[in-house]
Amino acid sequence: MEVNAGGVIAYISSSSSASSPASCHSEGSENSFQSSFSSVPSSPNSSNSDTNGNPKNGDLSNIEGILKNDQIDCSIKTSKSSAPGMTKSHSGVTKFSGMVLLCKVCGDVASGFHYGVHACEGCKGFFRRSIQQNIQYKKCLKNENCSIMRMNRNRCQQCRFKKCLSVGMSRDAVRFGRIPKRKKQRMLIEMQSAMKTMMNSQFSGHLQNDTLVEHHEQTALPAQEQL
Amino acid sequence: MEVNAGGVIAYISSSSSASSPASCHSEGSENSFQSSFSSVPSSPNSSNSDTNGNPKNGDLSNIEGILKNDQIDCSIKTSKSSAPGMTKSHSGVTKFSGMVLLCKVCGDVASGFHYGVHACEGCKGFFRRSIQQNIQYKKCLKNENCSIMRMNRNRCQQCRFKKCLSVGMSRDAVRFGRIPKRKKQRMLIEMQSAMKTMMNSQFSGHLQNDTLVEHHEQTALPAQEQL
DNA sequence: AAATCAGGTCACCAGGTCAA
DNA sequence: TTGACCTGGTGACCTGATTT
Repeated sequence: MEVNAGGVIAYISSSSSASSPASCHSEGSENSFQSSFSSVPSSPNSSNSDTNGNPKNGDLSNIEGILKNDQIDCSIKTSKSSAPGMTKSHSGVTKFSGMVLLCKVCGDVASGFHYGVHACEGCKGFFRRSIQQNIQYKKCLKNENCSIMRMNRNRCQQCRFKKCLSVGMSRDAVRFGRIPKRKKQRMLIEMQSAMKTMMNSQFSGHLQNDTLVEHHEQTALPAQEQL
Repeated sequence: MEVNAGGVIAYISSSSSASSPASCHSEGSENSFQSSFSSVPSSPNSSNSDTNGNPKNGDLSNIEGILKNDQIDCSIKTSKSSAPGMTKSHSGVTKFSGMVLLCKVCGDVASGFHYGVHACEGCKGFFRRSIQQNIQYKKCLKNENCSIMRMNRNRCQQCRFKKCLSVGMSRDAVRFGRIPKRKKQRMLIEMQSAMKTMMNSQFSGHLQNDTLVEHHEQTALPAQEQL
């Protein structure tokens, strides 16, 4: 977990590793978030968290929707209406109420909701190429459970692709069009409560501007945006 | 068909998949459901009230209309009047006596009666763009009979457009203004009998709130974000 | 006036590109 | 191969028109 101060909320889940394959994805329904975020870190610590984390729940997974609406700070703000909270910078960074969303696969800054999960341009492109060409990657040289992070995401393609699937990336989970207001709203609320929880439990004190939502692992929550 | 519980009534028609081209559709103008619904779920439950309360009631007076009035829960409820029975959420979901109507093209939740058939915002927009710009889509990469469902409706434009036409979408089928009482009544009656049938035959027991009326394929009802 | 839909808008994303 | 950018859609909402 990171919750670092900078204002990043991270999907907190745990570790990652590879194990859980896919499974997920149900899409269909959506539900959106599982239930809630309950778990958010409250206590941090724990470090542990299970392994993979999957928490299902807990996490902020949901945030999703939220994320994108508004604009971003940086560049342009074209927005007009936009809901409160969400923004996307023109650079592609997705923020929600000042919080930067992270790629569920590698933890880098997410550029949007791709193939059903918040992902960075790199993982988006990697996943696209993988499914388009139905590439069979070389077997992992280690234990097939390499941790995938921004810095080392290109070291093991097999594990990266596996991670993509485990966090729920799927062609079936694609969402087009703008994010429904209700969804955004819902996310915002969830996010806020998650933040609150975090703040209380952790550092009480400092948060700066942006918060990062990471996630990691979390396995897949299916994606759905649902609204 | 599925009739799944959730309260969805599906247009039950045939199979869909690819083969049957048109077939259905009668619509032309109004009528909306083909003939039958036979299978609709059943009773709703009562309890329900669905979300909003719409009472189902019986009145026939309104059916079609019925569908759209209610509103959804979430956000706003703009509604005001509404006849008993039909409601539309403000989100655009069309409901009839607690039943959610589905898009005849892809099975997603319908936002209304567009170009002669109940359709979702996505298929409505897709069809509009197709005819306005007279777009010639790229040839289907498969057999030109892709099944069109919410999850994969964006995979093959040619087949999606074909499906739109086969279920009866047409610029000439446009209906403006409020739904005539007689029509609503007619719909209500059909719907009720369909429901009755379903209830008897199928699950008797559980239904939740809304019923979905799908149509074709059904298959997919899945996800939807519903509301 | 109220109900409903065609169209327009524009937030957002899949995919294609191409320098690195 | 990767991933930052760009382009062509997609679809949630909104507005104006139409009908009862």
